[in-house]
Amino acid sequence: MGSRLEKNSDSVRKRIANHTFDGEDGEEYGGSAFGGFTDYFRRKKIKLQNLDADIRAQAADKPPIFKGIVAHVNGYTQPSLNDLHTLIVQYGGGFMQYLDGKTTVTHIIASSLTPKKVVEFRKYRIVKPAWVVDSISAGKLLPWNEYRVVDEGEKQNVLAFDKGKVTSQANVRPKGYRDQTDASWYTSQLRGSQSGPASTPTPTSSMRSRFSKQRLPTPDDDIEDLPPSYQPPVAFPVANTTSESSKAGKLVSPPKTSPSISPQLPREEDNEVDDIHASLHDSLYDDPTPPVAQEARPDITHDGTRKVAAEEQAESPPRNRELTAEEHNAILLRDPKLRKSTVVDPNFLEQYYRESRLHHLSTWKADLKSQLQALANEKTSSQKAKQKRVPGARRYVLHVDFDSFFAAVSLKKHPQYKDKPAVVAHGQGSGSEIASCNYPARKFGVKNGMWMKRALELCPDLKILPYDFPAYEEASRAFYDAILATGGLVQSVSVDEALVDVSNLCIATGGSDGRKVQEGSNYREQAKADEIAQSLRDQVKARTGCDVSVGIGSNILLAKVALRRAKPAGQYQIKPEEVLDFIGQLHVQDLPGVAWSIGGKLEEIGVKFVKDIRELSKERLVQTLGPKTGEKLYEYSRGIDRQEVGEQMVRKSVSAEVNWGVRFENQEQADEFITSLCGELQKRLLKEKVKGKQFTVKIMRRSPDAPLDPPKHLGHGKCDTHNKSMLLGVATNSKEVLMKEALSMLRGFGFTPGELRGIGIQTKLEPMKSATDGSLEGSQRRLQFKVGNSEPVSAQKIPKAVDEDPIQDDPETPRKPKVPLEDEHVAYGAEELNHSTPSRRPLNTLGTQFIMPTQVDPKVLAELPEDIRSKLLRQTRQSSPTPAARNAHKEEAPGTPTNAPPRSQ
DNA sequence: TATAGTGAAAAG
DNA sequence: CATCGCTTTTCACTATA
Repeated sequence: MGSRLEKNSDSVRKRIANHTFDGEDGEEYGGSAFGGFTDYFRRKKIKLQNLDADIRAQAADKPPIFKGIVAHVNGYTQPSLNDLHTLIVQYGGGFMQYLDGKTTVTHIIASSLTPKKVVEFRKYRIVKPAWVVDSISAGKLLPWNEYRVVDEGEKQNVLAFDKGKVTSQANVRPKGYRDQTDASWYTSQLRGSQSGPASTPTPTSSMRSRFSKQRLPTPDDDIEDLPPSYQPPVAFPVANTTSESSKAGKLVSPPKTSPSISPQLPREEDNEVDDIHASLHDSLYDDPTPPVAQEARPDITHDGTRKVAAEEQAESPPRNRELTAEEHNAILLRDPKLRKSTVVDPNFLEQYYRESRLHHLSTWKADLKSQLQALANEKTSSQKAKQKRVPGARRYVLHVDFDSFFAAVSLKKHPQYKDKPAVVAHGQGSGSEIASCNYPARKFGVKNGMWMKRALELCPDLKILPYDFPAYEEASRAFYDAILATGGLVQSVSVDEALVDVSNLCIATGGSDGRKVQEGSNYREQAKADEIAQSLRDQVKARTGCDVSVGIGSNILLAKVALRRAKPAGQYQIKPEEVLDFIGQLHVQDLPGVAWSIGGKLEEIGVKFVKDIRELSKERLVQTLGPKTGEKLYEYSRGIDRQEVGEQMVRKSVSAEVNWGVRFENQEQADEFITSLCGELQKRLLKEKVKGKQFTVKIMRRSPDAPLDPPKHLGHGKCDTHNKSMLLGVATNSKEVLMKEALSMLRGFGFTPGELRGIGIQTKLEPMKSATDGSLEGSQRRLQFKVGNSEPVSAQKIPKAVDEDPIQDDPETPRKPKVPLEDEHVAYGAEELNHSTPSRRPLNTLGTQFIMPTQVDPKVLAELPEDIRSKLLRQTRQSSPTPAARNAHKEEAPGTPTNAPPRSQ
C-alpha cells in the first residue's frame, strides 16, 4: 500500500477539482452536431483562451509578473484553481486547463502529488500555490525552486541526514497494515507521528522546499534537461536511482551535462564493484564505519555464517556507495533459510499459498459461492416458488457469523488458553499479522490484522496459536450444513459468515400475507426469526463447539449492523420501529462499504455518524462520493437496502498474485517467477473451465522513499503499484500464451528487478458463451466432482490442449440427462434445471458435503500438463492427510510450534 | 458522448 | 529469527476519438 495520505490527498484533489470545474461546461461548449469531440475540446480550449484575454484586458494595471509562464493547476489547491487561474492571467501569465501534452506548460501548481503524478509530472516544474501568491505580493517573480513540491531526493536526504532515525523508520510502523484502515487517520495525521519522529514523511511536508534548495543549486535550471530518472545524489543507501540508471541503462538516457549536478554524483559506474565489496565487507564484519575494501566478494556463497544477516544494517551507515537493489537482495538471499521463503525458491508458490490466510479466505469464498449457487440452481421449481418472496412483503434476514473464527477453532486444540488472550498468527515476530483474536485479547485492544509488535505491546501475555486450515474448513462445512438446514435462502459471505433470508418461514408462521401491518402477526414473525436464529446458534455450537452470533433485520444492511450488537455469542433483532435510531447513532464506518477512505471523505464534510448523513442532500453526497456511493449511503442512512439475499453472480475474473517474499537478484528470476505465476493462473483457469481474454499484469514496486528492507519481514513495504493490461487475440487459458505476454508486459514496465515487491496477473473472463463454446451455459460444471469413468485424456494432446476447450474433451457429462446417485457429487449443467426432481432434495440439507479447495477434481487434474499435475498431486497429498500429519508438517515451520504452544511470558 | 483502460476501495 | 500482505467486485476517474 502506498501512503494513504498521498492517496487521499489525491482524491481530495480530484474531488475538489471536479466541482471547481462544475458549471464550466456551459452550453456554449456543447458538442457540435458533427464536429465530434476533438472539435468540442478544441473549441473549448479556444473559448478558455478568449476568456483569459478578457481577464488580462481587465487587469491591465497589474504588472505582468508571470509573463512567459504557462501554468496548469493540478488538483486541490489553496487558493482554488479558479482563483489561481485568474491571478496568473491577470499578472501576465498563461494558463492551461488541461495538460494535453502538445501545449507547453512551464509550471504545474499543486499542493501535493500522488506518486503516480510525481512520475507523470517529472518533467515539469511543480510548485506550490504560494509561489503565485507570494510572487504577486512581492511584486516580482520569485524563484520557483523555493516552492518546489516534488523533490524526489528530499526524503532520502532527510533519512541520510538523520541516520539514527533511519532504523526506527524502518521498524516503527505506527499501525498494522490492516489497522491503519480504521479509526480516523486524518486526525492521527494531525496529531503528528507520536510513534516516532521518523515515521514516513508526507509528500506535502513543507520541509521539502528547504531541502530542495540545497540540492538543486541553480534556481531555474531547465529540469527538462535532466534525464527522467534523475534523482539527486543521496548518502542514504537507497539504491533506486543508481540501480535504475545503471541496470536499466538502455531505458534511460544518462545525465546530460549538468555541471552543477554531475560533480555531486557519488561515483562513476566503474567503481561499483569495489564499492560493493566494501559494503559487503562492512556488512559481513559488522563494522559500521570501515573504509577498507577487503576481498570479500558478493558472489561467494559458501558461508551461511550468521554474520550475513548483518547486512540488514547496510541500511544504517552511509557508505560511499549504496548497493543496488539487486545487490542488496543478493546479500539478503545468501541466508539459505531466508532464501527459501522468497520467490526465488522453486517451490515458493506452493508453499506460500499453503500458508497464506488471505489466499485461503479468498479461495474458500469463491468456492462456497459457486457451490451455493449450484445448490440454488439445484432446487426444484416448486421449492423455488416457495423461496420466492412476495414483492413488498416484510423481510427477515439473518446475518450469521462465527465469533473470531480462526481463534475459536484453533483454540479447540489448545483449550487451556480459551479464557486467556490468544491470537492466531504465523509467528511471534514483530511483523507477524494477527489473523484472529479471541475476546479476552480484544479486551487489550488487540485487533485482527494488527502486527504482532503492537499486539504484544498491548498485551505481553498474548498466546499465539498456529493456523489450522483443515480445521477451519471442517468447521465451515458444519456451519454451512447447519445454515442450509434452516431452509432459508442462503448467501455465502465468507468461510465463516452467511446471510439467510427466512422471510417466508417467518411470514408463514405469522399467518398473514406479510404485507399488512398487524400487531399479532408481526410479533409472531419476529419471534419466529429469533427462534430460528437461536436454534441455528445452538446447532452450530453443537456441531463445531464454537459460538456464532446472529444479526436479524429487515434487510441485509440491518442484519449486518444488528450483528455488531449481537456479538459475542448472541443475537439481536432490529425491529422496524427502532431502525432509524439504531442506525443513526452508528459511526459511518460501521456501514458496509464505508471504511477509512470514504469515512474520511465524509468526515471532511462534517459527517461522523450515520444520522449526520441524513442532514445532507442526495446531491451533496453524490457530488462528494460519486453517483453510486452517494446514493447508496443516502439510502443506508435511512435504513434502506434493496439488495436481495442470494442473488447470484457469475465469476468475472481469475487472478493470482504474490506481494510477499518478492526479492529478485536478477531479471531471470523475475521472469521465471512470473512464468510460474502464469502456471498457477492456468491451473485456476482450468479448474474453473474458463478462459480469459483481457490480461492484466500488476506490479508493486518499492516506493523511492521506502527503505530497502521494509518493517515487515520480506514484506512489500511502501510501494507504488502499476497495472498494464492487454486484450489477447482470443480467449485463452494457455500458460504459454499468458507467459509470453506477461513477460513482455513485465519488461514493458522497465523496472529493475530488485525493486519489485509484488507481482500479480489477472484475466477477465469471457462471457460464458464463448468460453464454453456454446456447449454449456453455466459455470456450474466446475462442481462436477464425480469421479469414476473419466475418459482417458491422451497425454500427447495435453501440451496444446491449452488452447482448446478442455470441456470438449469431455464427451459425456453435458448431455447426460440423469444424475446417477444422490450421494455423489454431480454435474449441475444448466439443462438439468429443467428436469430436476424433488428426489434430489437431500442435497440441500444435511446430506450436502462441501468440497474445499484442497480437494482437486481428478478430471481437471487429468487435463493438466504434467509439470503442473505433479505439483498439484504433491500439494493435494500434503493437504489431504489426517490433521495429525498436517500438524507434523506444520511443526517444521519455524516459529509455529504446534505441540508446544508458546508458553513464554 | 460512449467506451475502454486504470486504479482505488472494500470485503473477509 | 523472521513470515506466508489474497482475490474479487464495484466504483470513479481519465483518456480517447
